[in-house]
Amino acid sequence: MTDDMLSAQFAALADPTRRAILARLSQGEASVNDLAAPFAVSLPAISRHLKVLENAGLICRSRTAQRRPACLDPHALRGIADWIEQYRPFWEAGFDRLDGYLEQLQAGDGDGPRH
Amino acid sequence: MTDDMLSAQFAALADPTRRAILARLSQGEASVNDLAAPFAVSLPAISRHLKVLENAGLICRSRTAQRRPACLDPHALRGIADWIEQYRPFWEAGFDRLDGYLEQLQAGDGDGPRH
DNA sequence: TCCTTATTTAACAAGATGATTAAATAAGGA
DNA sequence: TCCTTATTTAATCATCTTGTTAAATAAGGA
Repeated sequence: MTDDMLSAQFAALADPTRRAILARLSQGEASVNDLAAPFAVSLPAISRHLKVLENAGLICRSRTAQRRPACLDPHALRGIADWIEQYRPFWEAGFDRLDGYLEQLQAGDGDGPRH
Repeated sequence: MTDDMLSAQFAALADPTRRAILARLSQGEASVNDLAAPFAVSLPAISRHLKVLENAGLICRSRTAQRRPACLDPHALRGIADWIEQYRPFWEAGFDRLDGYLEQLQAGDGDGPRH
């Protein structure tokens, strides 16, 4: 998972319409028309949202006749989940226990907290 | 966790400089000057990144003399972790087992997958 | 008070984003 | 071939984001 990919995925997830699209796709594949139905936006807008999600590796597309259904990429959110996981001690520990955790931390250089 | 808050947090995390700032803060609080040091950007730019992170509820600020150190909000990533968690079955199940999972899914309306 | 340090605000330019409508393309069917 | 359905591309626009530099503000110390 490159830093750019992580940025692309977080950016893709920052839009509520795109999150709703993912929620819909979690129930099974759907065409652009299907996905557009619940929203007050045009077809081209949905088409572009799908492109953003696809570029972020969150969905994949297929082809059935004129339709180009989208489906969740099963491995989609793995990278983000792993990134978030680095910070789990910070929300699992209370403030008090966090102090102890920080004292145990060794300095180091990298992209995330050291454990 | 409102939908707007989730959007703000994902948007905040979409920037690599801001993720690096969080990584630095995971080792303890730091001032704007401290945080700016590793980057080739101006102080005002860092100051604004901190505002974005603060508005997203990911960090908090304090005051010591002229300094306004930032520190991780311990509960920061909880909401995002919970959101991601909804999709865990999709990356934990293989493609095959996912088919079975999807067959068991009941239709419904909401913001995330039904379990 | 004047000076220094730390940080923020203001004003601005460049680029990205998200939406629209109209037109183009793709695939099938009468 | 002509028509219909599904989707994408093009052109355009308004808004948001990110960065800059210069100036303002905040807090302490000589």
